[in-house]
Amino acid sequence: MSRRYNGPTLESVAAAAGVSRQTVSNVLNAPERVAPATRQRVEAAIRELNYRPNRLARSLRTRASRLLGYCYQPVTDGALNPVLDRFVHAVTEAAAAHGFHILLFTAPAGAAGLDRYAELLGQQAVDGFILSDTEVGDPRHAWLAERNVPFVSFGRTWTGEERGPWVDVDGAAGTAQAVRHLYELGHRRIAFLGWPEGSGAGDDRLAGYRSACESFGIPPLVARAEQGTEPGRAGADRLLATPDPPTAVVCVSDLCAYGVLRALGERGLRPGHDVAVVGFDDTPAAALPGIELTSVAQPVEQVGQAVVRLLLAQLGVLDPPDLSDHLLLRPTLTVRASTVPAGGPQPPDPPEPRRRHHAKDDDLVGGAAGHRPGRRRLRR
Amino acid sequence: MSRRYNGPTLESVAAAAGVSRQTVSNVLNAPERVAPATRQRVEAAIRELNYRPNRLARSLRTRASRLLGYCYQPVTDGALNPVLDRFVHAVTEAAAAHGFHILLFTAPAGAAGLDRYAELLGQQAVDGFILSDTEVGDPRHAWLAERNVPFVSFGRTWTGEERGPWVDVDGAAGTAQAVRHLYELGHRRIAFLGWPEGSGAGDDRLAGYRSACESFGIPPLVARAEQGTEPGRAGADRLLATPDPPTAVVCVSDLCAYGVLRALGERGLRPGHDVAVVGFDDTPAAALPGIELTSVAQPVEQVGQAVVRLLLAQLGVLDPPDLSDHLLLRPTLTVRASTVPAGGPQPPDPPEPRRRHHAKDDDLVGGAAGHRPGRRRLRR
DNA sequence: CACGCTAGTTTGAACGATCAAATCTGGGTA
DNA sequence: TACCCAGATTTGATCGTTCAAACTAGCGTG
Repeated sequence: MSRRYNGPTLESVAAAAGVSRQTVSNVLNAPERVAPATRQRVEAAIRELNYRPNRLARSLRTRASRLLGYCYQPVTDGALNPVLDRFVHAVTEAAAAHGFHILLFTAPAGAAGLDRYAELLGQQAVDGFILSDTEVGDPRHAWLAERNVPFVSFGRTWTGEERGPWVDVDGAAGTAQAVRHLYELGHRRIAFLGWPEGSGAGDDRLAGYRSACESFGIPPLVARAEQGTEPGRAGADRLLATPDPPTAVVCVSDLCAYGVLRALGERGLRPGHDVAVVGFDDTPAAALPGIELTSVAQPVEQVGQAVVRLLLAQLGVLDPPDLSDHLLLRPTLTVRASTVPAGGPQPPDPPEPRRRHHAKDDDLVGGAAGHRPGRRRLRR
Repeated sequence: MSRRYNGPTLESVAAAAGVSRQTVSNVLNAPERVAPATRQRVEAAIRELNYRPNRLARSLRTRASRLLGYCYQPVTDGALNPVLDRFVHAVTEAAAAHGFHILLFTAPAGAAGLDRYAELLGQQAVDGFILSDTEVGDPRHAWLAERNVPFVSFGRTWTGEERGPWVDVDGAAGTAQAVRHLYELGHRRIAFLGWPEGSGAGDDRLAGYRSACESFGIPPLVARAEQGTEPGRAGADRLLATPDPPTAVVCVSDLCAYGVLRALGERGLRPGHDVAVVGFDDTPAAALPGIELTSVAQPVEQVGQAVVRLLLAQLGVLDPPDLSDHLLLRPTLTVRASTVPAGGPQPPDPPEPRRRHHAKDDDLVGGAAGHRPGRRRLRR
């Protein structure tokens, strides 16, 4: 439609300042090479004309677009992932601090989506990628690593040796912290409601639960359910139907935990009073009145910053940080009424408070409601 | 670090096919100009070499980056806006369908952020902008319009004459629909809990409520509260403390509505049974067990598609749609237990079901809890 | 047979920056 | 005076594409 106004170029700034193209370029990219007097004259001209270097021309010449690709996976079960949305915000801000922007694109999950990565790469549209939604054995990591494409992953691939740098949240530490919190409140019968075996993050969170149980000398009790409130509710039902039901449930996700809250409500049990519940992710809904779910909060903003830092280091923009190319951040526990109801903590098992279970006897119950993995490899 | 592999160029494809640069370019951009036999030869070479045109070079020459700028406003009150997150997803997908990508950036709200827009524009980093988080009298619209910068806004500026094209959701129709839903359930005492006067969307939703009340001949009752569950709870308290308390509350947002649910709980009133509640936005938490909030759902995906369509039409990429440059989409009502509890609809006011109020007498009650605007301009 | 026309193709210039090498300018030294 | 050197600045080439104009056949027409 309307022809856009054609902005000033290096050449026009140079003319205005009475110097050559390259001197203006130097003022911008290597000021120390320019004599102070000249520099001031050029800077005045730049301000005068309100000059902004053309990103495209610069990128074409230097082969660096100053854009970082991030893929929006298609929305899975209608529900967005609030953790990832916060992540994108964090990444955008962190990148902006160094003059980088985020380029959003879409691609199908798994190997089918690799073509979109190849396309952006071939077009020189991005300098590198930020990955999330990492799957076990995610094909993207190996594919990118083989091609020497700079990238950083939020989440591990859980395949023995990781390809490329990653930042992740220590899920095992999170669930362990949840167990400790419940133990200190007096709970001795603490269950875990997890995902089916095979998801990296889910198995990690389970492992943290197990090792915490072991270190406190209490018996593990594990049920498994698919992600979602309805499966979570059903899983809680199975746990509550055991002969010696738990006084507390640690959940692999908030969504699961909401299902557990539902199950408690149906049985007339009050969260925090009768059965304590802990979720994972600290989603916005966890803080709502009527829910008030204690939950493990991922330091998403820190993850975003770290991801950008590692990626820019690869691109040579930042000095390589003297930390390694992977980073495991500790989550924190946000305590709410689902474990500590208003009016102070309630001791579990009112008839026999702080009753001591004998761990050895109960140790096998955990397998009842799900697969029992033969050997569980613990996090290093 | 590692020098990236230097991909094929137009020139190398041309050499492989035995034609000139420009012919290859024509095959890609204007195939009808090329003889069929030549075209096939060139296409084979392109596949052979896995050639992808360099986006930067193309953009530099054509002055079109095929990127659309979208600004992530800094997170306000810690809570993300789930509606906007869905919007970004929708926009990303819609843009991808036409070979466009989204460039994310950050800027402070209001006039302070204009500099970031100017920067991206001067750098030729984007072809246009997608605006959201529109404020009343948003300075961005006029600023961009004056400079002939292509943009489309999700949301109006509510300043009499709108500058530039926009897509929005008909909030008034949404609240009117909520009132109709409640009226048909038998409610005759329906209150509205809104934001303080002065927010475009809030006033719009209130106007829809008012006109629906008028058309059904029931008296309006309005309270106002800031956004958030706690203010919502307090607002509900004020409404429930009136001499003739409402049997239903339409809320300007889900967050407000969660506060209302809280207030009901504190008084031992059951949502849907004793007092019906309707929210606005249909946030993920609305569907959770234990909440089950009836809510006005914005057709965010449609908004995103429309925004992209209007923007690409401005850029000359799409034929200008034969619709005007603004579009008002109707929201839909998602009915849940907060108005229709399990076990079928409950008539309100059990002692005197379907009691008829006299609208004229009560009309002034609404002003009690908030500003009473002298003249309310209705949507055209 | 010269001419014009059209379809198909090629050539040179340009987009706006950076890189690499060349040039200019003084000042110190033999 | 001639020479060198370092600092400051300029020049020419280049990144990979598209635009605009020029060229080349091939063919029908007067």
